[in-house]
Amino acid sequence: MDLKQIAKKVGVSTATVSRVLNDQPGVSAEVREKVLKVAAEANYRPNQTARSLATSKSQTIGFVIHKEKYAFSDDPFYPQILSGAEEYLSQNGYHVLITLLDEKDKQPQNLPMIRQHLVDGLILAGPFIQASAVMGIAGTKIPFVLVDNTLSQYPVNCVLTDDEGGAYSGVRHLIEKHQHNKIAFLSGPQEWISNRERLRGYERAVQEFGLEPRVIYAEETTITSGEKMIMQALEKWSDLTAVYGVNDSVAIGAIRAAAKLGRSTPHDLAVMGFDDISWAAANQPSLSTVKIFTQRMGYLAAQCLLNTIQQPELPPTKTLVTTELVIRESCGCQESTL
Amino acid sequence: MDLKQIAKKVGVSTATVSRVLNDQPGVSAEVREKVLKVAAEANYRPNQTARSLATSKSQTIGFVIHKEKYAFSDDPFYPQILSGAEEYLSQNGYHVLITLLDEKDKQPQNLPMIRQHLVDGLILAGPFIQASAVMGIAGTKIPFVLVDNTLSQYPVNCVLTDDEGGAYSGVRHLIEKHQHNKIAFLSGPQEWISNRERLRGYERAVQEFGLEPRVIYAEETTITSGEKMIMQALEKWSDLTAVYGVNDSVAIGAIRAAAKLGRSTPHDLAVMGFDDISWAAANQPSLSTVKIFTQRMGYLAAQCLLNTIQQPELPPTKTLVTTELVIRESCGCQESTL
DNA sequence: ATCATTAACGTAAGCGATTACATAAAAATT
DNA sequence: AATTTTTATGTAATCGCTTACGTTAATGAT
Repeated sequence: MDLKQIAKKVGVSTATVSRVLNDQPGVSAEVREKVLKVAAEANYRPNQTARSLATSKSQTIGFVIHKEKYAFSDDPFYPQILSGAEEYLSQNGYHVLITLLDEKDKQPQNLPMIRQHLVDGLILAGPFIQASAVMGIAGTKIPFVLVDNTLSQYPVNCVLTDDEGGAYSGVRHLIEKHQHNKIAFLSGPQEWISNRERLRGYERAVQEFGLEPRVIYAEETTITSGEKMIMQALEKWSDLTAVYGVNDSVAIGAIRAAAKLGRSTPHDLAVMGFDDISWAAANQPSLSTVKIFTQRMGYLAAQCLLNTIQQPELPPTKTLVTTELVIRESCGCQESTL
Repeated sequence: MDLKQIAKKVGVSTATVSRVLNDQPGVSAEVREKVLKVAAEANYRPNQTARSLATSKSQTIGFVIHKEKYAFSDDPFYPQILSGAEEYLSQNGYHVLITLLDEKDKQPQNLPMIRQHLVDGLILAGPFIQASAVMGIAGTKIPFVLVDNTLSQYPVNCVLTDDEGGAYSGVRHLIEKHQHNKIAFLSGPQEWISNRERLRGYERAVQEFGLEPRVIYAEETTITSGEKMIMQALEKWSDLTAVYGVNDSVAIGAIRAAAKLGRSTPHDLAVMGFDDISWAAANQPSLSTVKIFTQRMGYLAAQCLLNTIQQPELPPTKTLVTTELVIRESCGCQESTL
């Protein structure tokens, strides 16, 4: 059932039917009503492909994400971002086309979905997309927004977690609420903005209270890496009473390794993490951490993208999503249930 | 840059260019080469939208999945299925359009992506899609394949894990390798096929070795639910020496609650799970389990779907993906590293 | 009453490909 | 050499919609 058949049934031209269906002026109330009625009876839905061809708008957004990080992490971070984005987009009549980037896909600006004019805009999720690739996409003039990533040289639409503020509030909690003054920070790869920002938040808190900064670096942010880092930290600073992990996995690793060394959490060593992955609550002791609103990030990214599609003249926006302190056992606030 | 411009540049008709680009016969070698050269120089890519309109084929597959299960589970099961599917599809020139189903989306056959003729086929992932909804989609005549789900009344394309065989081999391992003969099964909601099949596998193993079946039921398959079930089980059967969890979360919960009751794993209680989620290896003690090849399931589903799109006359296929026994500490095979 | 506006439609030309059909030239057959 | 078959290519319709422009009738202004 197509436009032409609806038009014939009503006894008007396809142009008129099209106007009605697109809520455009220039159609009398009676005709409008009649068209609507016939279309509803026929259960008619316009063919989006034909529409796209005619308007050069696909009503589709491309979601690009690194395959490994998306599917093989124990934290559904990117799936949740996708979920939030999909929610806003589908509510606004858009579809979502997904592309998972391999290591070998070095040139996202050549992605089939872009070259084939299949998308009106792009959501690029994760800090794994190189700046040069982002610039390449910017060069195609297709609207886009970065999630959990940004460009330092150049203003772009981006949605980020307030990592700095989150880490600051977590460290501050350890200082103010629990009177810790020997707090180490177990860090991660510095090329990812989140890790850098969290470190900055730690440094600000430590500096504000006149404490000595104690930072351990690593190339990974896994449980194993957390175990290694806490062992280094305790060797270096035997008087350590608290530790802040750059993410929950690191913090959980720290708790474990410390326990093996005879330091139990929270009694001998207070620990806090970042992210609030589902295992933070399940860990023993449960992990105090800083919660990220992942789904909301995706939602806001989608919103930002549709805004710039509708009003391309607007300057790029940088959105910071605030975090939330989640207090459990590992910082010492609650007694262990064990 | 479109077909017409390429045609003009080469000095042939658009029909000829189209033939060359679609590898169709009826073009001389010289002309073919020339067209290819000009197209390459112009960095030309056909407009998929126009192609779709002309051929009624979108080269796009819809991936439908329940939002909650997809994004808010601690196990990236469905993201990995999507990843596997995307891999096969993108390798074969297809795009992936994703729709996350809400509780309220009761009628997937009315999804915009279907009604707007945006997809050539559908991958429906998860047992959360009701049989009636699947029948509704079957009624639209659009090719589809179910993943981690099937229909009992009606043959359909589906890809499933060999849950029965996996559970059987796990239980058998407990019996043969560790001489357990009092093994409980901590189950889950029976409306999901995986849970039913795993229970069947347990029952087959138990029956084969002449043991008494001991099954606990629950409405959830979480850590908490595992904790509750093991407590019920130990109360009911105080001589229990081993327990099989319907999935890893349940198994981990069982280990924890048993520990609190003074039964340590694997010494006092051997435990095995199913799935091999990332926390199975990280758990203390590490969890012996049955590994599912999620990504492969997605890959095979995509393959199955493209097969039926290309040869619609073929009868539906049911694909069982085998599992793999992953032996760690919790069954008693390895000494605890603690 | 006459002329200028405006509103309500229709006509038809796109959008960028594919493809059935026509045609001309080349190759094969007799 | 004439005829048939095959091959290479072009012409033009088509996919289902949007939209610039043209037309007619109704409304308003003078």
